[in-house]
Amino acid sequence: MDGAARQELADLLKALGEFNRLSLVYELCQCESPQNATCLCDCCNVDSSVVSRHLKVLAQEGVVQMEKRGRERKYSLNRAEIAEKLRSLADQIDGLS
Amino acid sequence: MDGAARQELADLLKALGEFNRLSLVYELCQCESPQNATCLCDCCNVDSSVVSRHLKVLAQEGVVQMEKRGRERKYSLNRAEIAEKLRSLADQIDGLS
DNA sequence: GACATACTTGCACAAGTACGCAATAATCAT
DNA sequence: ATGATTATTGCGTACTTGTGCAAGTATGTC
Repeated sequence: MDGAARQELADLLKALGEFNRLSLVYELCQCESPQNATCLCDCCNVDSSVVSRHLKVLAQEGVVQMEKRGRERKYSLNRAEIAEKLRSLADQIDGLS
Repeated sequence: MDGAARQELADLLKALGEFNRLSLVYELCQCESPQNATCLCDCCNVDSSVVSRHLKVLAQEGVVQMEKRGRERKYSLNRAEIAEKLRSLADQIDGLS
């Protein structure tokens, strides 16, 4: 694994490694359909602007996907992609790869 | 998952989510036997004091284990424990749990 | 157009973090 | 004891980050 890939993985882990962002991820975990930011606000006790910024970080790191729909923006988890990256790291730590 | 557990997981991910710390983890991944700090210094281009602090963080989060041996301190990965936590998160994101 | 709704951005601020250097502590070798 | 080796800690610095508030943008409704 080269430096750039490692930096990317570190950035992903850092994105997940903040309480409110992780809360947003867990919230999205339990939603079948994409959720808008206002709905997601309910799971963390912070200003909506803060949620907006956290979602931006998660989107930049590929954790969530955004879709404009009218004046709303619907967010959904990139489940397979993120889970795969976490499992790959787990395998390396495990010594399974 | 309650708030405290979530915070703990976030702290673990944050510990892993820094380039040099992740490099240390990868380095330890490829070592059968516990390594001392000097050896681990080689994998990141920073002062030994910085490595020392990063190892302290990793130890606090349970990523590595430390064992004093003479004037050396041997570090090793808590492979199973960390891998399990990452897989558990992956499963939740996946929707497998 | 006027107003409401959904969300983002600019700004300021407090807190946290990564870093290098120098000093210190602890252990080993002679 | 003296000095070398291994690692940690104190300190200062530059940078990043999470946050709230206020203002701004974009879209929908009347």
